[in-house]
Order: sequence, then C-alpha cells, then structure tokens
Amino acid sequence: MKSAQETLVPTTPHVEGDEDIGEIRNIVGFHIRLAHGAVYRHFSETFAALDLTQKQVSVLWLVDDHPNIAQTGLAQRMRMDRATTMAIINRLEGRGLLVRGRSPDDGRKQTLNLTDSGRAMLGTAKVAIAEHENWLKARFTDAEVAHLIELLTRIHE
Amino acid sequence: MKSAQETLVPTTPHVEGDEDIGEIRNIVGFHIRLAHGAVYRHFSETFAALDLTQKQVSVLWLVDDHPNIAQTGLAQRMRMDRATTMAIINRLEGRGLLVRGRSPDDGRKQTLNLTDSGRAMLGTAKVAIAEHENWLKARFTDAEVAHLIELLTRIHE
DNA sequence: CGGATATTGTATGTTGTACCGACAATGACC
DNA sequence: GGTCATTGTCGGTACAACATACAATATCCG
Repeated sequence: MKSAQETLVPTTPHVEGDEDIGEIRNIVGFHIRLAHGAVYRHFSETFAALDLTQKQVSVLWLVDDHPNIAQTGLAQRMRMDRATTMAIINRLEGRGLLVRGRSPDDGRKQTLNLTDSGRAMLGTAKVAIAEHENWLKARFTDAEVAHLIELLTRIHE
Repeated sequence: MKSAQETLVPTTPHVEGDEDIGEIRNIVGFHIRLAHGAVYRHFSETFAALDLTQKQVSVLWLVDDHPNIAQTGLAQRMRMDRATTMAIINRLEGRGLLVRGRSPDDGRKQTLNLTDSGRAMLGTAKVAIAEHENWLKARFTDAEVAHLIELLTRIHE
C-alpha cells in the first residue's frame, strides 16, 4: 500500500498537437475508458456477422463452462445485477441459444444450459474471439499481457 | 512485435470456487470490460451528488482545456462519433454548463466554451475525480500506475 | 410448526451511450 | 462555378445498467 499522492506526476509525455487531451491524460480512469471503447469497437466489428455482443458471448461461454448455473451465479461472475442479466438471458433464449429449466433442488432458481445451436454458436464465437484477442495482444509481449491482466484484476476483483 | 500465439498460456492461477469464471479468465478483453465496469460503478457513486457521468466530466474538462474547441475536435479526442458527441453537448448545454457559439473563421464549426457555472461545476468535479483516482490508484505503486497507463495507451492510441 | 426474513426470478420504466443514415449549410478544391 | 468534403443536426435503433416493485420459494428462528 502506498501513501496518498499529493502531487500528480506526469506519467506520459505531453505532446502538443491535434490529439492532445491536456492534463486529463494522467487520469487512469480515462485511459481505461478509452481502452475499453477501442476494444469494444473492434469486438463489435469482429462479431458483426454473428450478431453477438461482448456480454452475450461472455454469458454463452460461462453457461457452457458451468452447466445448470443460475442467473444469480452468472450475475456474480459478470458483476451485473439480476435485471440486466435477465435481459441478456431473454435475448439469448429468444434466439434459441440457451434454455431455462427448473432447478431440482431449489424452486426459486432456474438452470441455464446451452442448446445445440448455442454450443455451435459458441464454437464459432471462440474462433472470432481468438482473432479479436490476437489483434489486442499483437501490441504486447506475453509478459506484458500477463502483467496487464494482473493489474486489471486488482481493479475488478 | 511478437509472433502470433498458437497456444493460450494460463496467465492467472485457476482457483476453484464460487467466483470461478473458467477459461475466459485468460481473455484480456474480458478483464478490460470487468475493470471498466468496476471503475464506472465507483465513478457513478462518487458523482451521484453532482449528477454527472464520466463522459460529461471528460467533455467539461476537455472544453476547459481547449477553449473554442469544435464538436469534431472533441469527438476525435474522446473517440466518439458526431451524433454521440452532440447528445452529450445538448445535455450539458441544457444544464447551462457550456455554450455553443459561432466560429469566426469557419461557418460550419461551432465554438464550445464553459459557462461560469460550468467552470464551477468542473472545479467541484475535479475534487471528486481526485478522490475517485485515489481509490483506483490505492492498489498500485506509482510505477505500476505509469506502466498501466502506458499499456492502456497502446490499446486506444 | 408457523411467521418473519432472505433469495430468486420477473416485469416495467428511465437513463446514458453508441451507432446509422439522411440532410442542410458551409468551406475547399479544381 | 461546380463537385466534393466537412460540420452540425436530426431521427431512429439497440444495448446495457439501474431502480423499483412483485410473486414464488427457501430459510431461519422463536
């Protein structure tokens, strides 16, 4: 743990020009938002043909990895509330990619499982994800990727 | 630059438990999305009293740093399209935080400038940002912050 | 046991953001 | 002077996050 920072030390060189963003460039949150936007845009392009969003792919993936998972389990892992989770589940169920079932041990819960169609879609999606990840990782070494993930994990864990 | 990765090497230890997310934990994009979500949530809490979003604060900040900036200049710096930029400008103008003016040298462009109210709001916002950033940076050393910004910059630049 | 409390899924509505296509006004270029 | 590009605007669509309220079910405890 470090002490509170009294002064903002420039962490990136200040280059005057069209792209200059001023002192806001030292705000970590700003860079996370820009990076997220860039990744989101490339993801959307990569998945335009499949008509799937980041969230939808993540849900398919997690349901495949955790058969019979309940919506709350999904919500915890993805840091979403129940209402948001349900909206995504509704969309995926409407497209026939997953099904809701009754949980045998808890009448409140519902089991989530992929359909054959959902599994096929996930298989295709994983190929696209690999392509997307390669685009993202192309600018880093393996060590940098590991370090980036470790730093990001400290934020969201 | 590195060669294409043929195999996915686990970059984070796999801990079984309630929070396990399976193999998706090795996807960089997934961590960026989660980190962005966590930062966004904390930002929203910090700014609930001011009723400002990340984007709105960023726009206020950038307009203050670049008086008479046009909407396209703002859009470039924030990686938004013109329509999205206008929606945010409309909201801020509606609240009397900034004003549009005619550009003297280009009839197509409009100048953007903060009002006194907008400058006061930005001042308050910067205090909240400092608090938010300290929350974010508390888990890192200065060197790690600098490294994180550098890595993120490679993504969004 | 039975009543309070918690959990889970659902329904509904609001907000913010992002994108698209189309359009008018203006400027730039040849 | 006539294209062509740029800028701002507008309308529509989509997604996600959140809040609130509600019903059904589980759990806990006196």
